[in-house]
Amino acid sequence: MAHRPVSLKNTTKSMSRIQEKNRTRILEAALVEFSRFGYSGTTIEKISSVTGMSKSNLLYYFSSKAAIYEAVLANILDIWLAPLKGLNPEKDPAKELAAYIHHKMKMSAEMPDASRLFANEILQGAPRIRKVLEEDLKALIAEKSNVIQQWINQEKIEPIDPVQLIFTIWAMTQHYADFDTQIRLVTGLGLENPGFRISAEETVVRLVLRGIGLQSPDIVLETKP
Amino acid sequence: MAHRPVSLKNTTKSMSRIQEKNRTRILEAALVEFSRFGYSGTTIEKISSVTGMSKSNLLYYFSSKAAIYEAVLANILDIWLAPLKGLNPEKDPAKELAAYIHHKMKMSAEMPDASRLFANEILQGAPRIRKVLEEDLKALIAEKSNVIQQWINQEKIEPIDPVQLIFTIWAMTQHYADFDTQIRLVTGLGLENPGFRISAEETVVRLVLRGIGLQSPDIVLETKP
DNA sequence: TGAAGACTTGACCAAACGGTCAAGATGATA
DNA sequence: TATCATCTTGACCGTTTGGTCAAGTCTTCA
Repeated sequence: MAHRPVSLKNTTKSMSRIQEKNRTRILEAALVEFSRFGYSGTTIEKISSVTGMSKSNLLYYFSSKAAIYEAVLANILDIWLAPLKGLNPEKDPAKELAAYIHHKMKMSAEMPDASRLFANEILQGAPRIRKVLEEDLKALIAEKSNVIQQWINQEKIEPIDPVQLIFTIWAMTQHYADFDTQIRLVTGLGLENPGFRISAEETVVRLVLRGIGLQSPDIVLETKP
Repeated sequence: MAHRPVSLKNTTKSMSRIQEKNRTRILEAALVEFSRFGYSGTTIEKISSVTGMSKSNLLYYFSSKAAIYEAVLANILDIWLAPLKGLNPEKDPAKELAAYIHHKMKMSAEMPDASRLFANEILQGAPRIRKVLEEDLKALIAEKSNVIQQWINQEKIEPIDPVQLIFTIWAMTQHYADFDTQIRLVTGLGLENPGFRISAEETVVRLVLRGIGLQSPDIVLETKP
């Protein structure tokens, strides 16, 4: 299979109501399938049966299986990289990092499929998003490493390798989505459980902030109005 | 495909020299393929071509693709769970945890394929190792959580949820193997680089030990005689 | 050395899968 | 309601893939 690169552009031409509805239904179903079974383990037959439409109809909306996969991937990529962009050098490091971790944990809790799809793609050598990682992500990390380095220079936090710090935060937060099965088999709980989620987030925030010589603020879980 | 459970037993009946040699060659090649492309993305044709033997011959040694996969998985499972077993409640927490992290990082550096295969299996819902995780792993974690809890009770370390602590250590150490592609695309480096490896291990040890109120000991990389 | 068992292979098969196509059903619009 | 574009489908096709089988080659050992 050819590995056409994925860009972040969302070519949203004018679509009919039906087209828009069906495309999103397909992409939603595809995300679930791809994230669980990987690219090869997913059949377009299965995706179409989940959406309730025929295989032929699905291929009316997307020209190929690869096209669906790439559309799903492009859809989640910018969402996935967004949280890090928010890191603000002007504000308090403890609050900024805690907020970042909170954001990532929220994504692991609410979009575990997206996290798993991303993990799957990376595990396989990132054949489709290589370019994006190499350019956009690399630049983003360089920029945010700089933010952390500024905090170090201003002696707001203790010296640490900023890149390693970012990687460890990713590792811990995404682990709760990607290894959800293992965690659930061992503890019987997952992030959908408020107590477990608080405990998990507290642990991550604590390790990170203590690691750079700061104190953990109290954690506040989202409260819906 | 049927998901027959995998046990840890290694049914090593008496095998001829040829049989032993070929079986291990197959398992080695299969690990590389499965870890990179997943179960569905791997073909027995490809495995056999890597080993240099015919597909038919491969099926002489293993009755099916699933049998190969299960054999590979069973082979790495006990190796994978071994490090945690070493955690000794009698010894110094800082040294024990640092040694544990060192062991896990070493495995990520030297057996990234095994780590990725394991990650792949969990991502897909652990259909084959569900039983092992549910029983052996659960018991192991319960036991080692107890060790950590003892340290807390003896006020050798600060209070923390022991299970969360274990998960975060796994998350960080395995991340360097599973997300090696991403790390390499962004930094140009991987764990095979001594400087990067030291920096990574230092960061993980630091976050963990500081997180429970301890100081990091100096890290010593393995030196070969 | 020769026979029995272990090993190896190419030809072959059936099922699964991605994708095409022509024809029919449905919706929008005047 | 008539017309045209959009949408939907089942039948079909070629390829890939896991697995079988009969026949041949190589090892081992009495």
